[in-house]
Amino acid sequence: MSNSVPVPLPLLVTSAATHAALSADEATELAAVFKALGDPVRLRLLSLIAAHDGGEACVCDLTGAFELTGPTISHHLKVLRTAGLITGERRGTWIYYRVRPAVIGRLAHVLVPTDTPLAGTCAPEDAPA
Amino acid sequence: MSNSVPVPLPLLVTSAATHAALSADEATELAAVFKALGDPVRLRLLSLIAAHDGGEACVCDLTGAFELTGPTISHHLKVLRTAGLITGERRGTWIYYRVRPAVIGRLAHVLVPTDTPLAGTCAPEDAPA
DNA sequence: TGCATCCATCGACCCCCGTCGATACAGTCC
DNA sequence: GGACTGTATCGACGGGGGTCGATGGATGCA
Repeated sequence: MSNSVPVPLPLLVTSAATHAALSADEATELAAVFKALGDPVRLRLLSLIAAHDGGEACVCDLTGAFELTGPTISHHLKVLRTAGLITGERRGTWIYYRVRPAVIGRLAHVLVPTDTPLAGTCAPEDAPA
Repeated sequence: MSNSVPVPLPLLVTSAATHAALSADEATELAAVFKALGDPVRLRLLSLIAAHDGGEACVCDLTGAFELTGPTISHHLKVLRTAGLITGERRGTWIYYRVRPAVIGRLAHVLVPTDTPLAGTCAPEDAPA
């Protein structure tokens, strides 16, 4: 829990940004993140967190949107966290999750290697410390 | 095969681009495409096709890059095709695949809803006819 | 017409993943 | 301290997906 300090995380793009073919290692790393996005529940979780007030939401804000049990939601949040897409921070009784725009921005950059840095999306907010 | 004419395909972004929370239907649609990207082999296939001369490649150009059998590569290409990420066109003996930049561009746009249309990436080349 | 090549489909195997109920742990309130 | 709430973890179940070998269809050539 609370990887807000060390941050394990996927480096993602390296040579990929050059638009050359991905290496096997890069592809494996990237595929893990895309796989985390490859589930409707996780996509909605990510969307709900991002759209929530202050850009953060506790689990109790999320479970209501699904017809799924708590453990299942918790599982999906863990997958998103492991993929580096969100961070979780405990404040009192509740645990607040927020998205990591820098990671998502890099993903978009892999899909579409633009020169313009996609301004406003790679905010240093959760820069790798 | 050869969906180059009718094009079944995922509409992707609608309200997503507004940065509001995704609906369940939108999430399901999007997740299917991200899931297709959630495999290292498919990611490399996509990358190899995009990086190949003329932006297209036949299966024989691709199989050599992997330690996998023909049927397996064929399977992955089918998944990419079903997701709408690539198109296949037969020319004589060979079948040439090419990526659909518009679809990939929309995906990136979902991740990072910029106002700038990601110039140069949404070429009308394979516009939905 | 027959054969060789390229590629897709089929059927089967095994492992991974989404889901659940039960349980355990962390804080808060009385 | 004890009870209660919020959330994570565990173990199990069922379905889906990646891989293969075998087979089949399409094209080109002698």
